[in-house]
Amino acid sequence: MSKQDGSGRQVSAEPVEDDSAHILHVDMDAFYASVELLDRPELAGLPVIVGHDSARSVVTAATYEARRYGVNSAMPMAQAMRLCPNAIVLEPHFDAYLRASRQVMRILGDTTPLVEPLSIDEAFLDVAGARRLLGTPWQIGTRIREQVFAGTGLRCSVGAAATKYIAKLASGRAKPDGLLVIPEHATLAFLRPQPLSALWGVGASTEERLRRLGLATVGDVADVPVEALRRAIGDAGAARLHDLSRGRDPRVVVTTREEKSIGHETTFGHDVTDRRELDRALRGLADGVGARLRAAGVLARTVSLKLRFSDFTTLTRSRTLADPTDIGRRLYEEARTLYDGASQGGRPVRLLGVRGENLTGEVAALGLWDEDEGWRDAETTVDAVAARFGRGALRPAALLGSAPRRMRIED
DNA sequence: TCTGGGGTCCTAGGACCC
DNA sequence: TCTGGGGTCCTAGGACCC
Repeated sequence: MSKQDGSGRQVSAEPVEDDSAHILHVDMDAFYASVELLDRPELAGLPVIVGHDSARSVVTAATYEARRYGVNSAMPMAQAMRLCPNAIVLEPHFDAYLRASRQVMRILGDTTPLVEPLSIDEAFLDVAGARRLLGTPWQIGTRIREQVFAGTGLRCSVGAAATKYIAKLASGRAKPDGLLVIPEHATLAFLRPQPLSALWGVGASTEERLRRLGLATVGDVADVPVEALRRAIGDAGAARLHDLSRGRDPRVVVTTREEKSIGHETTFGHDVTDRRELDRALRGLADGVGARLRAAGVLARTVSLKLRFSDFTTLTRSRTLADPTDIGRRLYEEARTLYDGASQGGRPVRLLGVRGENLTGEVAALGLWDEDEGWRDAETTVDAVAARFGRGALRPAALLGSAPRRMRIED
């Protein structure tokens, strides 16, 4: 099924004829750093770190050359520079990553319409229906890797398996620039020796609890009674790990998903006590959230404030509104009230965040869509629009987007 | 070592309703 | 009258993922 190549990385030996591995997980290699290198080809082969060059920042991405020094995403920049003093640090350019991501997703969409973007740099594909046209999962994975590189200059790794979880695990093992196919009959042999951290949803805290049960591998989790698992990590987590560890993952590839919340947060360069400075920041965050709510055509029913003090203790406060809103000013007023109730006498603040939750689409807009500002005019409910224009007016409007939350009706 | 910013999901207690 | 259980909503916190 697979072998180790010279670098110790797993790659599929020659084409695997197995249609059971119809779910592909495509994961870009060192995505942000690779996009930066497109503009700076002279840096290829060098340790490059993407991140802000400031005291409180963390590593956003690192090339494999930098990772060899122990540098990883989310590591404090200061620590990364100690580990790899020669690293070249580049400022992030999120617009460029978004553009590259769209290009990649378009290419994936040429293989099958069943593409589920998982984040900016990875996606699941269900290629069961593309089999006759495009060949085996191995052939399809190979073709995708070639097309992505030809179209963007970026490398990606692909895992193929019968389930999402195994496909994702496989792409991880194939990295960088690899392809690994796990036929269904080989799933358990591949899965059982993996470490606990390979389980989706197992981080440092859960891993420690599992270790206290005497477990060390995915196979150990599969063999332990689910009741013991439940006591250690709770009902939902236990059920999920029980299934995943046995290679069971019922999730299918879904192409649309509704956003559940929209928020912004910021960590100050220095801890802040000045009320006016906090107010300004709160207003900026709220305005940003409002703009994104309007652009998405949704309203927030709940506003939440996140507060982190200089000692890193963090709290959240939230309030559900009688009338949902997408207006920055309203979000700001709520956030300020929440802050007043939680500020603890002006303790120095390290981070402020504002988030709109409980999003609702029960609203239609009458009027103009503005490219920069989104929906602008007076709002009214879907029912009110239906009463005025008839139910029929809602249906064509709903076809404007894949998951419209607000509809465009023209007089 | 001194910890970003974007999110999702789960738990748990209390309020409230039937 | 001192006793129930299910369901849903709200709030707060925590773990996790990229």
